[in-house]
Amino acid sequence: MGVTLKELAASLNLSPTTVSRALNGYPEVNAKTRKRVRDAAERANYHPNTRARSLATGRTHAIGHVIALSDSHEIVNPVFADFIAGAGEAYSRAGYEMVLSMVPDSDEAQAYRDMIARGAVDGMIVHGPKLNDPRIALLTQLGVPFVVHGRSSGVDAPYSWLDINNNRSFRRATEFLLQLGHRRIALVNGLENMDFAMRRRNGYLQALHEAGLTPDPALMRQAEMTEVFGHSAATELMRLPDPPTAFLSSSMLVAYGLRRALVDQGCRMGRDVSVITHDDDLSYLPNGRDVPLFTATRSSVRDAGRKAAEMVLSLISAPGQGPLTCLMETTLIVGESTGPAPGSRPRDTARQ
Amino acid sequence: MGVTLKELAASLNLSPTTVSRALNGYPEVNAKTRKRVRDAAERANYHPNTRARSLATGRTHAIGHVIALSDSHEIVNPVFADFIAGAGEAYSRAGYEMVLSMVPDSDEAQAYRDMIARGAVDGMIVHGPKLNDPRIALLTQLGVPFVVHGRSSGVDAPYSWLDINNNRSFRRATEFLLQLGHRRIALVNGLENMDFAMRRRNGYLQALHEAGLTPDPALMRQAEMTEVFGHSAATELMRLPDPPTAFLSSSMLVAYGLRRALVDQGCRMGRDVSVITHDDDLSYLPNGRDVPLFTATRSSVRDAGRKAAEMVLSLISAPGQGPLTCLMETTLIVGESTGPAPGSRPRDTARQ
DNA sequence: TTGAAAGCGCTACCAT
DNA sequence: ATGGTAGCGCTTTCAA
Repeated sequence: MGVTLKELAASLNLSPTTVSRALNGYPEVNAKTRKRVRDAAERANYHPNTRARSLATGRTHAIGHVIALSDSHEIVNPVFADFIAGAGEAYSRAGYEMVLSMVPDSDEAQAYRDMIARGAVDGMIVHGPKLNDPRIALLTQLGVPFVVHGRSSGVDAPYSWLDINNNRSFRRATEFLLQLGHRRIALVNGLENMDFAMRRRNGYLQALHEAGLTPDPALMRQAEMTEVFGHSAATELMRLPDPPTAFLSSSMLVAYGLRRALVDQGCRMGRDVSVITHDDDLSYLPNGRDVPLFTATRSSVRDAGRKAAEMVLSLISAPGQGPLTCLMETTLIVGESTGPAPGSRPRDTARQ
Repeated sequence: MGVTLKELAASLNLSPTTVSRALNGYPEVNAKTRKRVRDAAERANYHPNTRARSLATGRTHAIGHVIALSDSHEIVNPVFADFIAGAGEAYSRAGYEMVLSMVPDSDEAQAYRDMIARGAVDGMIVHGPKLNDPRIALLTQLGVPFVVHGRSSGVDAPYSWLDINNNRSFRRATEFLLQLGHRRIALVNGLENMDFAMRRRNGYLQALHEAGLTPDPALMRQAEMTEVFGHSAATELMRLPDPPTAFLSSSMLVAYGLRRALVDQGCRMGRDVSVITHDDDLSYLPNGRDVPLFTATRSSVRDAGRKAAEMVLSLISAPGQGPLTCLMETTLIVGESTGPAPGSRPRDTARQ
């Protein structure tokens, strides 16, 4: 492969020790020698062997991400890719590598154990936390620095996390639709054993509750967040005797399927029906018709990935600090023409 | 971290040598001893340290993927995530790790060099090849086993690749639309310095040519494959004096933006206008209205990732073999009600 | 300011 | 069938 330290040292008539020190910025090395070494290293395209270095130092300069494959929506979800892109960016800036492990979700816990036991990573990011997620206790017990993307309700012990304020996001979106006069608002959610989905539902319920409305279970759906689900959910919901006039969607893919179903049924977006979705950015639409609110845009997800990566790196370099947390607020963007047009469809109440 | 081989050996009153041999399935070890060792390893949750092992063997059991970040559509593209998922699956089955490196695309070549020079990977997958892509010569020269996802026109030296038959795919899609009577077919393509995009355009042009039609440059668009692009392209194309009656899209995200724009302008999918897109799977639609053809579905992309991974692994384990290649054909799925309805919009010709 | 040598955890060669 | 030992490429005491 590449040149080794020993070879480089020999070519310079220096000891490996000195060369190592020169390259790693140790102060005791002569400025002249250092320059000589640096130049030679550059010319020879010398890069220290990661494996050897980490064997010697005990640090791998790698962060692990485990993806459970049966959560097929997880990896397929474009939002996931954005998060990974952001994290990867932060890693490479810091000279870290990202190790991705895709496993059948039955092997998930073992995948975490393995990565650690084999000394493959210095830290980990936990994706898609569920309620009471056992991975948090596992990693804590193993003593690995880690950051959860999301939180896990039911886990009491402290841990580091970065999350979007899902509750607030959906509460606000619901309030907004209520203000527009909507009374039948459908919630097309992710699986509610996922922590984020539960928080979103709670936000939705809270808003309804505060408006003195009783939630209709028929309007609440949950499943893996795919276009297929969005499509079938919308189709079925519109067949109800008293169909919803607005939809809250948990994912851009769901929203795509959902809008498609609505359109095929002749609904006009933003007139006959309103759709608000999380994790999407339709700001290019001329007047934000059915997207009065972006609860999180693509680029904010990338920011989240970057931020989460920086958090693990920080935990690694300064092990003393307590758990780090970061709650990201979402952005409200209201287009010009938002609710359904008056009278375009029977409605419980007049709009403001 | 975990237990070491030495510790395990000590606890068994055996030499590290024997334990290593027992665990690695060397034949000369006593069956009884082997069982004893295996059990103890299991109990202690022993996993050999990857770094130490690869230092000793010279093999890392890792495959590298470099993603150039300014190609923002590349990672954001859900299809990319599917490919990675498929590859990751194959890796973990084979006991390999996936190392992902996200770099600003100015550093791309160096990122490849680095990964190799630092001995971080045994092989690589090259993503998003452009015309005459220099990475192929680079990796060949470095002597690393690698597989290209796609091909690079202009590169003469042989190399291993896996590609979808983009030319044929788009030729067939175009022919199909021509048969339906369409004469003005828009091509909403990826950037044409990307090899796949050029092949798709060629397929489109060939079909037009064979039908005796002259391509209209005004109907051909290329840009990064985002919804934003799809939306603006469709909007602008529909403003033409003689707008297209059908669209060929290179990506599901583009198609989403594109359909959205069409719908907002009052077009009815599959009646006023037809849309065919690559890399999407809308088979859940009731009658496949505007999706008569899937040139590649999500799951086929995952298969491609799996297959590409298996190819690199094979190159690594059997270095002798010549370049491996794999051309995947796409699937034609025609829905019940495909072209625009007769007379719904001015048309050059009657439909069949 | 520089170098020699030990050792990180493992495999592989050479003995026994 | 089992063990001793060298060495993978690097960092890091300890000496000079």
